[in-house]
Amino acid sequence: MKNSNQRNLILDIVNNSHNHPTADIVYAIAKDSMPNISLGTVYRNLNLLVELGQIKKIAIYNGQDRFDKTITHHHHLVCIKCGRTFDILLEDKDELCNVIEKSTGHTIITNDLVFKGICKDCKKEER
Amino acid sequence: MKNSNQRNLILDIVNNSHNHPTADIVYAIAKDSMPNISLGTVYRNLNLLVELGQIKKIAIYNGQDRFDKTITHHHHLVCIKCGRTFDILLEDKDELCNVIEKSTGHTIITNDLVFKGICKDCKKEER
DNA sequence: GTATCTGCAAAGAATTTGCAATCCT
DNA sequence: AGGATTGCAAATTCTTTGCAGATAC
Repeated sequence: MKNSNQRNLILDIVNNSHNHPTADIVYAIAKDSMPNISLGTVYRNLNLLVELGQIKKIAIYNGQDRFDKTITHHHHLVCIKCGRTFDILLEDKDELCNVIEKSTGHTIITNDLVFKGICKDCKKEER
Repeated sequence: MKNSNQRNLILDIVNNSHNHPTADIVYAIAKDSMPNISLGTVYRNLNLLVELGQIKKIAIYNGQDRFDKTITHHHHLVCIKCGRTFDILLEDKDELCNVIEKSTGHTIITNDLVFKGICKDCKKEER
């Protein structure tokens, strides 16, 4: 694989974002420092980086895909009020998988789970 | 809300399917008994039925939405070999939610989880 | 040099929507 | 009658892809 400024920039943007940007958010940020970059290139490289295991793709219910710099095992919670995506780290992952595998006979390969709920901040505002 | 043959048919199709049909599968089946029905009507009614709480919508990673007659709490497993979607019933739902709510401070509203894996049948064939 | 990568624009896939005609009640 | 619902087609939204030119090695 050849080096490419576009790909380096895209990886940088995902790695430096503390939320979970969509492809067009990455595109908007990328254009700041590289005005001629195209959306197609952003998609191509995001997918390439996912294949290379350098970032993760998250499928959100009823929405665009999001990209995540954290590649270690974790889940997500999408706030139905503000729409933000939060990381969820679970200790008992293996236990949960084991329970399911035993009761169903299927084998679980990945379980990047997406929960829906109301985040801490939005709960504060409700009062 | 007015009665509509199209909506009755669509609900029937979802209720009588033992897998989790996509909108265009429902459309294909519906055309058998109602050849003039349109895909737009299928989408409109599926979404309406979801809003009414009579069926559920499942968002599959990298795929079309699927619709499910089972509205009680349960999860899904998508087999990466055959592509079928299986129901997963978990006893310890509340425990899992409680763990997450305590450790994060968020409130979980729904957690219709989608696992990826290899189903029982495909595992057999691998041998 | 040449294979990879890019920008562009067009194509694709899934879903939604505007509108005039039709159907319930 | 009159509002809800439909079929149709066009529009949207998100993502992928073909291709000719640019870039990295």
